[in-house]
Amino acid sequence: MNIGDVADRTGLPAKTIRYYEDINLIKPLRDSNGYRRFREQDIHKLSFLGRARALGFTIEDCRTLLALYEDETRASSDVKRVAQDHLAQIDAKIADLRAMRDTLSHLVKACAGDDRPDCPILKDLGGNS
Amino acid sequence: MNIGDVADRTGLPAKTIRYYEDINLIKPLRDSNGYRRFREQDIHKLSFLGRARALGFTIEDCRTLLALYEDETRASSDVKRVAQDHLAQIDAKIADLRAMRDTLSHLVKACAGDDRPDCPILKDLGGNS
DNA sequence: TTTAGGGGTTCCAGCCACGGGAAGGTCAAG
DNA sequence: CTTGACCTTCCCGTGGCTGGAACCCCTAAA
Repeated sequence: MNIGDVADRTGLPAKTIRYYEDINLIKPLRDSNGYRRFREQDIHKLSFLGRARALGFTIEDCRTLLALYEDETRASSDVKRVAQDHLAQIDAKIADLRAMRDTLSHLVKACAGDDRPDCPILKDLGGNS
Repeated sequence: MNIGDVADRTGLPAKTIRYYEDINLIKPLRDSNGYRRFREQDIHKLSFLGRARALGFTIEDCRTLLALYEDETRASSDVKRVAQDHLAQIDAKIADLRAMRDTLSHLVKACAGDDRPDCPILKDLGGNS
């Protein structure tokens, strides 16, 4: 299967697939004309990567997870640790964003949003609390 | 005031301050020895930028906000629009992260985390739902 | 047979908002 | 006079791609 079909099947852009080969996440074969030839296992790995990325795992996490996936003798605790660490990072990000949103939504509510120059948002940013 | 003192006063790294000059957000003066000389207005702008960045505004948003801040004849609606757009982006990000977290926390809970290889996290990533 | 088109390939640059580090100039204290 | 803490510019790297140029390959139609 060529890269375009793989892109269609996995939902990943061809550019991304080439990038994943570049950084050694997948190793498709090559036809005599230089085209990449993808086996089912390559496509399966790419789908795995697509789902892992959709859950927000970094590429390096994906590399680790893929290695664990391929290792029949892994311990599930190793997988769980990676997932838990990532979960903690997500929670931290959510907390950061919520703090921003809270501050920001207060300011937005306090702003008249008319044609007058007076604006509590700018006042706050300017240090006038 | 030199860049180190400004960094101390604003909490921004010197590197960041130089970068902000590079992209024309601030225009400090120069001493005869080539050192940047910061006036109170520069420091004030930098504090403004620090607060805006802390609220997650992009640099381009900051540029816009700073221009509005300096323009006495602005309409508060212009400021509010920028803030509201940003708020919407934050909400979208939070929603994305929450979806990830929900999926991920289910998987983490379902994973035994012991020394056996069986793992629902990998099963899910592998497409076995 | 040529031509058009839709694949594929490589490589290089750019995104965002800086951070690290090299190589060198400047200044105040001891 | 030396030391060490500043300051300067410059260039590279980050993550995870994306866009585009310049080129090759393959098939079908005129």
